Amino acid sequence: MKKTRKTIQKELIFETVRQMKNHPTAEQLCQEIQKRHPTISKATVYRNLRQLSKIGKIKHIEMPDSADRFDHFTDNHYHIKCNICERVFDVDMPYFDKIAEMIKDNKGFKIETHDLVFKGVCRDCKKDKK
Amino acid sequence: MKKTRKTIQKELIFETVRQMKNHPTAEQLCQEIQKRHPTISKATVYRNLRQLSKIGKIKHIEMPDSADRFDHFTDNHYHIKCNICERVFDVDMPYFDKIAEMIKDNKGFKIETHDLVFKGVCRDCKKDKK
DNA sequence: ATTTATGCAAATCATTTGCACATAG
DNA sequence: CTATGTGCAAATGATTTGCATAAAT
Repeated sequence: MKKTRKTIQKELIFETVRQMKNHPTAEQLCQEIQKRHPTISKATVYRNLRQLSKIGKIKHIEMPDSADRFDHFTDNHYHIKCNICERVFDVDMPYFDKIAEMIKDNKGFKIETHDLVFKGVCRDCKKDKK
Repeated sequence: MKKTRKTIQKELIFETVRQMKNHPTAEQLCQEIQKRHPTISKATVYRNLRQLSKIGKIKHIEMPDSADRFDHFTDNHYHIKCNICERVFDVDMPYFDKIAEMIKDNKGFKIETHDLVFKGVCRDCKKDKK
């Protein structure tokens, strides 16, 4: 297994994920980082996000219908996305280990992970509608 | 609201979703339909799949990391995808209405839907590994 | 006759990859 | 020195869209 190196880019990407607590997309992270380090490329951002989530330093949130998000908070938890403003929020639902156990019969399937994303309308957007 | 028309393409697409019970992708459906109706275009398939799922005649399964799937079975249910062979199966988990209720505090969020996809290794692929 | 649908190609969006060059170990 | 990382642009994969034409009501 190849070993990973410490680079300015990687440090910056990790730090930016820690600072942006709004579940940013790769694109949003890239734009934010480019304010301080204008030459960083999208490819580098994607590559490092992948690597950082593989080693568990950040969390990769796979969104079903839009760009994936990244999270500084790496404990198991779920998310809810507002269909109007597209923002993603954490959800207080401490049943991560319970969910897979709810399956009645998994036909010999070895379950490794599960992705659960809620969707709806956030409080702010409910207000705006009126 | 505009009204929808009956076309040979739409009928074929709906019928093919009913017949292919393996949660096909739009691409797979398109290829299958082209055996009988070679001139059908991918765009027509996508457009009709969208329309048919909007009116509830088929189910659109949004996959987090790969092409979406389509399902003839429209009742609320969940899916599990094998990371090896990429096949998608139904999961016996009759708690659809329970899941959203498990959220402790949704901060004024109006939950409309939720997507839950399990991932792992299916029985066949477990066997093949040995 | 009017409006929705089709087929094609081009566009879009998110992400990945090839490659030459740079740099960390 | 050598393997990993970077930046760029091009490639990929899934899906959508513009447009002229066709078909349904």
